[in-house]
Formats: sequence, structure tokens, C-alpha cells
Amino acid sequence: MNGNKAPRKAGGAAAVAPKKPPSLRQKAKALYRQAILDAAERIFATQGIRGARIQDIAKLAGMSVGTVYNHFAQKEEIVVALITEREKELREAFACQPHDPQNFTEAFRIRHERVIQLIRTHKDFFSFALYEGIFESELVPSASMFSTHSADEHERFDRAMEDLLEQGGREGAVAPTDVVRLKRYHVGAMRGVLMGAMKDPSRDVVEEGLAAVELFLRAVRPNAKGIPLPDIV
Amino acid sequence: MNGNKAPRKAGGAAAVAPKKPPSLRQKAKALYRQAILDAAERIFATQGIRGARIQDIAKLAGMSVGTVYNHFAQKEEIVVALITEREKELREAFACQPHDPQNFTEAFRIRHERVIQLIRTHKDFFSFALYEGIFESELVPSASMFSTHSADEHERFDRAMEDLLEQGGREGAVAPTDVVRLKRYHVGAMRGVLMGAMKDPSRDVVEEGLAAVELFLRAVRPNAKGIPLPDIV
Amino acid sequence: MNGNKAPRKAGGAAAVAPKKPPSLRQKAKALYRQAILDAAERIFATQGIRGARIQDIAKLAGMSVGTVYNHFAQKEEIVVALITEREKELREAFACQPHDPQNFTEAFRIRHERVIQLIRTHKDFFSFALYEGIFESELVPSASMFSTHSADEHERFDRAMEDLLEQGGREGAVAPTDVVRLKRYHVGAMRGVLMGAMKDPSRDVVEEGLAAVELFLRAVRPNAKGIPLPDIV
Amino acid sequence: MNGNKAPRKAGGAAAVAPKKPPSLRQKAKALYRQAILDAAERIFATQGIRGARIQDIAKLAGMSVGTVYNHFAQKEEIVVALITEREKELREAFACQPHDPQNFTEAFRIRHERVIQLIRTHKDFFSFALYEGIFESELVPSASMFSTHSADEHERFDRAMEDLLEQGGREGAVAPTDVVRLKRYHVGAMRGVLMGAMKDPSRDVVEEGLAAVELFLRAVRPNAKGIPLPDIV
DNA sequence: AATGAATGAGACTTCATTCAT
DNA sequence: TATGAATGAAGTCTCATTCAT
Repeated sequence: MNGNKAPRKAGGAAAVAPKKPPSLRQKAKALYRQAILDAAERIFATQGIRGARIQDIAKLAGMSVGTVYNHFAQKEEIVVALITEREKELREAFACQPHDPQNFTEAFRIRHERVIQLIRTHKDFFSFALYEGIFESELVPSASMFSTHSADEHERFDRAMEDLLEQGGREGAVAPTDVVRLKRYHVGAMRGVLMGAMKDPSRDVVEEGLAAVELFLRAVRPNAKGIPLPDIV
Repeated sequence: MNGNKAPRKAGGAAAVAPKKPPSLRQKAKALYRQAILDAAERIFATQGIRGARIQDIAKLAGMSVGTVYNHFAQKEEIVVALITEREKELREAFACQPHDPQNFTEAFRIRHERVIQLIRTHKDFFSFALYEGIFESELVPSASMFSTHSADEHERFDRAMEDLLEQGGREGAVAPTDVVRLKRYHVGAMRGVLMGAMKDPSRDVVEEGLAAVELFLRAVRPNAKGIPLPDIV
Repeated sequence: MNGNKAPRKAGGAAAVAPKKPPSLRQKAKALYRQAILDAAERIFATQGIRGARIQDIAKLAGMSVGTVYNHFAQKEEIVVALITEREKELREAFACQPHDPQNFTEAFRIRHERVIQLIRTHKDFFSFALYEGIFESELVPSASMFSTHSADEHERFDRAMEDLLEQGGREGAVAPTDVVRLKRYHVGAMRGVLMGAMKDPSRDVVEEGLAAVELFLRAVRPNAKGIPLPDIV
Repeated sequence: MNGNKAPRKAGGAAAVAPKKPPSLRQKAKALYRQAILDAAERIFATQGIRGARIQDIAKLAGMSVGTVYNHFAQKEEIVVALITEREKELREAFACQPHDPQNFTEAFRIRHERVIQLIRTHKDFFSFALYEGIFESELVPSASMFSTHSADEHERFDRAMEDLLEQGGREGAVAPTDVVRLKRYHVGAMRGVLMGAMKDPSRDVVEEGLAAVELFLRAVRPNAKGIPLPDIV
């Protein structure tokens, strides 16, 4: 019936608002947004989240208070945006990638290395995020400003770690034990070592982090006699 | 009658501060002080330190705001007093006691068990103190209200843990490695597991804590070939 | 057995917390509260409700902003308290009193006179309250800060006026007509005349108000032929 | 052809400002202006004048905030323009027209009917203008944003009403009395009835308004004995 | 010493107005 | 000229601390 298909393509394209390059204005907007997030990251790292004043964030970002509010309706939105963004990066870094080794232990190392690199890159953010325990979702007090940052259980870094540990158990690389406790143990330990390294100028974050990974692997490695991990006894 | 009463009254008490039992007034004062600290503990646990209002502490302690200020000049003093007191208890629990085994591994278990018991007894306090990382002295941001709580390096729990780990190294029960990192690893891991257990009604804090201790012992146990711990490689 | 009856009296008194004269503190509290309301009345009259700043009210009341907030949690509460109190006075002034004449017309005059006296006494309040139409409950925009001041329909001055007009109708002193419209007419007219008089130094509020009452009585007086009021035609 | 073209271009237009039809640009400008005024009317009716945000007006008018400011230097100018324009319409509607009856009572009815129709047509505007008492010039608080809207006493609707009532007095159709008070009475009453009708969906604005006019005429009609109106006594 | 109201600095947020594109 | 983001003054409300009783 209808011979002309050209319009169809265009129509489809328009409907989905596809690759149209961002306008100047959109770019500028994104720049401001990013500047605010960057400044907030710094201020949060120094003052903590509650102690951070919008005014300080604005000043550090080189703009007025009003402008901050043009981009984020409330202080809390900044926190949530920041966390959400970084948690996404964190999950991506931790996710299994095409060329990752099949072997659990090797995969564990590689995936952790990517995470540690990310953390080093965003020291400011992670120094307060780890401090506040943002990615240890169970530990965050409900009064906290960021307790609501991620509604979806499955989008948490937390959860991805449990999955990996379970895989290790199935492969026999991790002695049988309670995965939730193991995750708490490991995430807590990484937090301790990485935060220590970040504050300690004589340490390299990556090196320290990798060493902690090895400690963990030693801790969970099944022994010859197949004795399960402690609490199972 | 009595020719020398003057010295007795003032000189004696002031100069040597002997064991004179506390007066009624002193006892009452101590009661107030304790009530404030107890209330603060609860409020801090719920609202965080910054979020805690003196008014709420006073109400929970059953007294007026003014009275709180008669005992502590500033909010910060409450925080410091609380932390200092608990840290003292923590160090005492962790300290080597007369009947503790000589053997490192056994001593490690026993001393940790005492600490874990203390933490369970003061869930309120430790749930925010661990959250805020108060005993991981290096990790506390300098803007924090309790960054100044303990001027003396040697009075920190922190330090006692390092000492114990060093002892383990000397005894050959801990593979040779960087003690500071090891402490960060272990304290972080304990924090993760204990906080998780405190929030999770289905877990027993002591049981979880002891399991974490075992994990740690596995991680640091020297292997047959005397291969040192990872980062030393 | 027990000869002393004094305690009984006291005990009973304590249980019901009856006439115990207000403590000094309660009196002081009431004074502050009243000072705030008085100041607010003045500021509202000058600046309007939205235009009134808590700071100005505090300054006029001779206290700090914080103190105002110790007595009223929000600006809106001041408004509501003020209106509620005055509306109560207004209803009381308008209410039928023991020695009021039975005759509708005379009662109408007397009761209005009391109301007008009250309005003159509280010029400040009524100059903005009438301006904002606070007692013409139907007219207040819902976005208004005081739209919620009186939840109970029957507690409104508004309603009392309708009742009186209905009585007039039953007695034949008011030609039959729509009472709601009549009330709107009369309240609007009184508002116009009274506000005009309050702003106009050459006029006496009471005199003007009474004249308006007479105009109204003329308007509604049934004519000889029993012709009903206009809209009924 | 035409020897004198220079004068035509500039001199003519500037000097005498003849009837040259509005240029396209002028027309466009007028359209914007009107769109802003229309939007403002709606927003003012909903939010009150102080509560109205330029941003909302702009959005409703389908343009940007900047454009609004290209047409009106300040928020207040919008208010004044709106009021001035409507007051002009109001005066025109109220003005004596060629075919109006000579008889006072009839003229009063006709002229009021025109006014009431206008009010119904511009419910949005009049619902806040009456609420704010804009046309009862004496009543507007000096802090009000529109207190300055009309510098010229003789351009006020207010004044025209007084004139009409005076005419009624001269003709003997209105019992002798204080005209200013009478005006306040009448305008207030109309305001009450009309606003009530505008908020009350079951009422027709015109019908209610006309009924109020009749009430007023009854109130002021001289009685047989020529007794003057109340306050003159 | 206990009380609890008073104080006021300071935080968050809104919005009229300006300005670069 | 239209646009809409940037600006910052100003308002509301909170809460640590002081103080009179």
C-alpha cells in the first residue's frame, strides 16, 4: 500500500529522540551539573555530608548558591546523584567483563583491581562514601540522608559481591560458609585498608587494596581436609 | 581541743588526694554525668552525632538542657567523654590479663572475645562508634567532632591491636607482613561483621564476631612453605 | 481515726488540677504569647500577612526571633492563633445575651453595636482581617495562610449571622429572601463602611457602623404590600 | 512625483503621531503584552498577587521569563497595567451612555448591569481584585503593591460611583445622606455578593449582582415622610 | 545546682531580576 | 528580541549556648 519508507525511518528516529548531538545549552548544563558534583565531592570529603554547606559547594564550584539550586532542588539530591553515579561506576567496574578469566580466583583479583583503580581515581568521593558506609547498604542508619539512594536491591554493589562469593563457593574456591557474613567481612576489611591507604601518603591505594584481596583469598581458601569455614563447624 | 585542724581540711585533701570516699555531692554529680552519657549514647545511635540535639539528650536523661550544660560545657565534650570512657573499657577488655593463655592464637581469641562481649553490651554506643569509625583513628576526618578525643597515641585501642599483631609475628603465628595494614584489615573486617550483626536481628553478635576472628586467623596463618603474606612478595 | 480533713481538700484539688493559680512561669509565658500576638497584629495591619516578617514581629514585641519560635512553631500558627482568638471574641460579642431585647430589629442593633465596638477596639486586627476577608469564610482563597483557621463550620461568625437573619425572616422583620445572599450583602457592606471609617480619621467607626446597620434594616424591611425581596420575584 | 518625502517619514510620525496603523512589530508587541496580562490575571486569581511568581506567569503565557521582563520592567508594572486597564473598562461600563434612561433608578440598574457583566466576563481578574479591594481605593494598605496604580483621583471607579449617588440625591431618588459612606456601603455589599457568587457554582453572578442592586435601592429609597437616612438624624 | 525560656548566628531555600547568547 | 540560566538578597526555621530565677 505504502511505497515510501523514507518517512518511516525519520519518524522512527524522531520518536525515539536518538543520537541528536546535545545542544550547546545541554552541554553547558551538563558542565554545571558536573562542576557541582565535583565540588560537592570535595566538600563532602572534608566536612562530611551533614557538615557540608551549599554555600561552600557553590563557592568551590565557582558559582552562586542560586545556580546550585537551579540544578538540584535540594541538598539531598546532590548526595543522591553523586552516590547513584558512583555506584553505577562501581558496579560496572566490578561486573564480569568479556575477557575476564573464568577461574574464580583470577576473576576475583581482576574485578577487584578494577574497583580499586576506580576508588583511587575518585579518592574524594570514596573517602567519605566508605567512611559513611554508603555501599554497605545494611549498615546505613535510616536517618541518613542517603538511605534512599537506591530503591532497587539488585542495583547494589553489595549484592553483586554476594553473587561473586557464591560463585566462588560453587567452584570450590571458597570454603563453604555463610555468604552474607563473608561479604560483610570482606567489604569491611577492604574499607579499612583502602581508607587507611587513602589517608596515608606513604601508601599506594592499589597496592594496599590488592594485598587485602590476597589476604581475603587466603582466609577463604579451603584447606586440604575440606574443613569448612569457622562458623559452620 | 584539736590544735591542727587547718591542714587536715584543706592541705590533706588537695595535696595528696587520698582515698577519701566521694561525698554525697560527688556521687550525685557522677549520677547526673552518667545519665547524660547514657542518654547521649542512645541519641547518637539513632540520629548520628551531628543530628543529635542537646534537647533530646536532656529529655531522655530526664533533666533540663541547663543541667546538661552544668556537666558538660559543650556538646563536643559529651562526645569526647563518651568515647574516652568506652575506649578505656575497650582497651581494658583487650588488654592481656593474668590468666590469658601464652599462646598467641589462643590469646588472640580470648582477648577478642572479651572485646566482642563489650561491644554487645554497648550496642548503642558501638553501633555509631563503629559506623563513624571512631576507633580507627586514622580514618576519622579532621572536621569531625571527635577527632580530638585522644591526644595520646598510646592510649588508643588502635595501637594495642598493632602490638598484639606484632607479637603474633614474632611468635611465628602470623606470617610476616606489614602490621599496620594488617591491623586496618582486621579492624575493618571486624567492624563490617559486627555492625552487620548488630543491625541484623537474626544474628548473634558474639557468634559472628568470633567467626570473623577465625577468618582472620586463617588469613594470616603462615603456610607450610613459609611464604610470606602477599604484599611482602 | 483520722482527725485532719485538710489533706482531703488538697488532695482533691491536686487530682483535678482545678483553680491552681497560674505559676509565675505560666504567667510569663502568657505575657510573651500576648506580646507576640499584639505585635503581629500591628505588623499584619501594616504589611499584610504575607508581607509580615517574623523578624519585624519579634523586634516590635521586643524579643528575639528565636523567642517567637519558642511560642509558635510557624508563622502560620501566629496567624491562626490571632484569628481564632478574635473570632471567638467576635462570636461572643455577636451572641445573644440575657438582657438583649426579644424584638428582632432591636436585637439586631444591639448585637451589631457590640460587634462594632469590638472592631473599634481592635482596629489593627480588623483592618487586615476585614481586608483579607477572613470572616467571610467563603471568600478566602484556599491558597491563603488562614484558610484552615477554623475547622468547625458552626464556630464561624459567618454562620451566626445567617442564623440571626433567618430569625428575622421568621419574625417577619426581614422580607423573605435568600439568607446566604443577604448575609453576603450585609457582611460586605459592613466591611466596606467599617474599613472606610477605620482609614478615615474624620469618621467615627461606631457611628459609621451603626449607620450601615440602619441602611441594612431599611433594605430588608418588608413593605406594606408584602412584596418579597428582589431575587425572590 | 512627490517632492516632499522626508517629512512624511519622520516628522509626520513623531510630531503629530497621526493615525498611522500599527506596524507589524507594534502589533506583535501588543500581542505579547496581552498574553502576559492574561496569564497574570489567572495566576493572580489563584495565588494572590504576592504569591504569583513571574516564572509561572511566563510559563502560562507560553514565553520565557526574560520576555516578560522585556515588556514589563517589574512585577509591579504588570499589576498596575492590569488594574489600570480593567479599571478603564470598569469606568467605561459604568459611564453614562447615550441611550441610558434619564431616570436615576433605571440608569442605576442599567449601568450596574453593565458592570456586573464585565465582572462576570473577567472573573479571574475580579475575583482577586475585589478580594484585594483594589477598587475601593481608600481601603488598600499603603504597603500594597498596587497602591500606586492610579495617580489621578478622577480616573477612579470609586469616584464615578460617588457622582452617580450624588445625582440620585439631587433627583430625590436617594434619601439625603453622606455620599461617601453610601458608596462604601454599596461597593462593599456588591463585593460581598459578587465574590460569593463567583466562588459558589450554584449561583449566577449577574443574577446575584442585580439582586444586590435592588437591595441597595430599597435601602436608600426615601420614605413617604421624607425622613433622611440614618446618620443624618 | 536545676530549670527551661531567651538568644541569635547560621543553614536551607525561594524568587525577582539581570545578562550572555 | 526571545531565551532561560545565573545571581544573590531575603525569608523561614533550627538549635547550641546563655542566663535569670
